[in-house]
Amino acid sequence: MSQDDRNPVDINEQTEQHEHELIDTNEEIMRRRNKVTELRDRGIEPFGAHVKRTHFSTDIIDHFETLEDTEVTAVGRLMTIRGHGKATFAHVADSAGQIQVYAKLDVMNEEQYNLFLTLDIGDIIAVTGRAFRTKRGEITIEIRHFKMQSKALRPLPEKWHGLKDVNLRYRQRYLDLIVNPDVRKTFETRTRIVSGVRRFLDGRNFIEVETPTLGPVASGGHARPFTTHHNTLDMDLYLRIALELNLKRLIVGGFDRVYEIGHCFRNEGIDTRHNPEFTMIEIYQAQADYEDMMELVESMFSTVAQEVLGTMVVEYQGKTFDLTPPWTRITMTDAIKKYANLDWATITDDRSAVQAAKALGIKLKDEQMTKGMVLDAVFSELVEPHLQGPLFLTDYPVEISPLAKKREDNPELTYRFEAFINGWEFGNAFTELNDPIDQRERFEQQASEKAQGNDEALAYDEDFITALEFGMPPTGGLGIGIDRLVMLLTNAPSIRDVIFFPVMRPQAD
RNA sequence: GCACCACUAGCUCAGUUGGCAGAGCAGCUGACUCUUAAUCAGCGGGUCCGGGGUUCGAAUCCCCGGUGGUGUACCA
Repeated sequence: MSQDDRNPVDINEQTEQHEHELIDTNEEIMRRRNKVTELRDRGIEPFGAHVKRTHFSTDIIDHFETLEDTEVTAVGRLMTIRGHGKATFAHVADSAGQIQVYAKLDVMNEEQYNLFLTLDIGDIIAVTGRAFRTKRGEITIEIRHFKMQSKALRPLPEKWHGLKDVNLRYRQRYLDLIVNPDVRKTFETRTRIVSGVRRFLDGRNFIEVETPTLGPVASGGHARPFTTHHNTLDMDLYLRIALELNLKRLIVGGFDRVYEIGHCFRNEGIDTRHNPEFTMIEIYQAQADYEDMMELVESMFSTVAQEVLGTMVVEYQGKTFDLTPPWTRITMTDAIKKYANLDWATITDDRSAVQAAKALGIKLKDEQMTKGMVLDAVFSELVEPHLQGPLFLTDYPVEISPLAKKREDNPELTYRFEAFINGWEFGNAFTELNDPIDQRERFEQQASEKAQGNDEALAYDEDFITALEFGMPPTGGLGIGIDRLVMLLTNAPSIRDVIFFPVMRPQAD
């Protein structure tokens, strides 16, 4: 990014564009605006004060036996109106659900009834009246009086088909939430999943921490970062791509069990499983290793699924995944033997690895790849599609695992696993590398890869090595993509369905 | 990045071979005091995503662009 690209002038231009307040000449909107003026002329405030709510809609319905014929006050948005001359039915929706209301001229005074007739779908009102059951059996509030809380100046999307246009659903999520009740449920479930994860970890004596989103180095993962600039310090900063290194600094500092749930940012492609800004959880436990992390993953996933869904057997897009522990464990080399029919033990050097991959019909980016990189390529091509899971794939090559400890029995491999469900990577964990000399060599190896054009090689973080030089206890570490976990447990086909405001291009006018 | 698909009233969608721009819901007027996708009668509402081209004539065919979706590539 050049200096000019972040010149404040750009920001001003953008602001100027937003100042062109759209003057909407739509008839319906004009009509509703006029009503605001008319209401005020009559001494009625269309954007009124709050009113003491006695019950949510569903409370009245669920506890009707005790509430029948008592006076209740419900508050919500008018979703439907059915007028019958001197009586009118409507439905009022609140965050819990909706309830029918009945406006009747005999019961209200004439001024109130006429005011009720001026209401539009979308208006927010507070209604007070007697709870009763209609002849058709629906629990209803017979309105004694009501108050305007917010006039809706724009019409809601259609009541029956809802809002389907995904472009509008993502850009105007509030409308999606108003008219598509399942969307609200999905996001409520998201919250329950995240709080379930917190409860699970808190129960194991982990403490939640917060570390910076902005930093001078974006390391701890393999991804291109977003850059930004601090004006006063006149320095470039990066948005974090992972939580890893800061959390391990905390382990060095003496915290035994920490986790952080927060946004990470990766300047990469967008598809049904990737949003540039996404939610990660990373968990670090001193005096633990990757086997402990496997136990933690299967226990956490199954516990949260049980809590949120009431079962450990998850249906996702027509497929079934049983999260009940223990999950299958298979080493990477065993998986390759099984699915690619390749005995990795016979591969002795980088050259023979490249040849073996070619023989299997794998396209390689270049001929200079190391044995470990080839292993990963073969794996992605031939093995990953088979990993329906849930399972743990273990013992990754050291070249592609620069933060993981080498295996004592085979220093080409590491104590690392990834968790797979539905062929997706759900978690990545290691026995953390705590040897600062080895860590420095790994960073240097990554730096030389970066110099050769791999712009996703791990960024060198000198300060992290300094931290390790003070000594980090043996530690197990784990990262999980929260959005994907939410997708799995809410049966959402796209990550955009579990993120309130996914990244979108600005709408062209 | 590439390929394919979509874009028509506030919303959901039709639109035949290139021949006057349509429906349902929402809205407006009227009727109706237990309806619930209320009903009945009537009415209004359009930059057919934008620009260019072909044609007597384009929502429709062609080209360029925009936004979105899906797939693919990338994401060690």
